[in-house]
Amino acid sequence: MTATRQQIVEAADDLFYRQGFEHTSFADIAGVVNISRGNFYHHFKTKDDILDAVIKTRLGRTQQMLVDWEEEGATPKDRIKSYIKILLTNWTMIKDYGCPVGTLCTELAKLNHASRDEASKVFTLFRVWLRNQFSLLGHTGDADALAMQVLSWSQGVATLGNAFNDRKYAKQEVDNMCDWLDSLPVSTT
Amino acid sequence: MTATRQQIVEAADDLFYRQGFEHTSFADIAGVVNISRGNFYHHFKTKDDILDAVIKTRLGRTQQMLVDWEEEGATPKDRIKSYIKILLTNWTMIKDYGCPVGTLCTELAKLNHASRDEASKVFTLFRVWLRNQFSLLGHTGDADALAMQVLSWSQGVATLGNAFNDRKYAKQEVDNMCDWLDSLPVSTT
DNA sequence: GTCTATACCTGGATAGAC
DNA sequence: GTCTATCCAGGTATAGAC
Repeated sequence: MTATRQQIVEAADDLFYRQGFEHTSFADIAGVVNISRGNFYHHFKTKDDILDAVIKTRLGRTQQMLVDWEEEGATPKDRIKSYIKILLTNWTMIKDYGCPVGTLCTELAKLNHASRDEASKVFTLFRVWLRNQFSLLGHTGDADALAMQVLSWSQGVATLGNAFNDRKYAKQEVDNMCDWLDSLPVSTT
Repeated sequence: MTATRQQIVEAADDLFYRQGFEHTSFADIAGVVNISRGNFYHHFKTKDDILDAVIKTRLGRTQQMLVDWEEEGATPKDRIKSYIKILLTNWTMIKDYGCPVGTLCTELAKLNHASRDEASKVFTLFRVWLRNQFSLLGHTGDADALAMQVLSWSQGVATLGNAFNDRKYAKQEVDNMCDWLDSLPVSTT
């Protein structure tokens, strides 16, 4: 992986999030990286190839973040709260551009894009990780359902917080989610 | 409003939902309505004007749907369930294209489009209507918070149900929402 | 590995005949 | 009110010099 190639992926990663995949042109990316448009094709055959590279880095970055949370959080509930709180940590971006995972998935769904399933794997990373945390809390039977509940709750807050540009609401919902989590029964077998 | 103009709006409404606003071209709409591209400009000055007309019809249609639910549902809880159940009623569309309201809002947010706020008014219609239903249940203080909770919950289920193409999950969450609603305290003063 | 030049297409939008 | 013809900007992608 050359430095230029990496710069392209980083710029595309950011622009695909803020502007959307289709709305982002080679000229946009070239403007950030300071290369000519023709130079892209030495590194990537098509725009779709750039998208695949972006999704790959997002998968890797997410995986690393989950590992970090695993090390930082003393208890499973602490770790799950690390996830919940990204709504506020990344609020300045979310209020303008929504959730990076959800918005890419819905865009690719409408485009009926070949990488649609690949993009949803970021959700799967969170889902499996959350499921593990709930399993550690003793929720062996409903761990996956709880994981999906946390995922969808935060996703909904991201979408509506974005639509209404309402940080207070987002803050309130984060508190509600944490309270809900704290009140969950824990079996320490 | 001429018949042609109405046909354009109807076709655009459908295509903006299924393909996204920006991805839909005049040629796409013209193909459905069977008119020439040049003919658009007799009815609309710009593509943005078509979007505004589409949003207007969606606002009107939503308003009408809420009136219908008001008449059909015997109790506020029944009416709120009418809202919750559209996730399953429209599932065949949602699994492929997501929630029409949420996906348009996030797309326009990324485009930083002038009609962004106008699009989010569809959410507001649901919000105010749900708030009224919860008020009727005696939840005077937290009616709006409850309305937002129902909105975000369903929105999250739409996004994740779409990403994973999982109807069983959507069905399960609809049941959960209905159970949650049934267990809500009601004060009949 | 990076550039310029360019091909080729599709997008929204306009002009003017009918 | 609808059409054809056309403009022009911008998109992806290619060719080939350096």
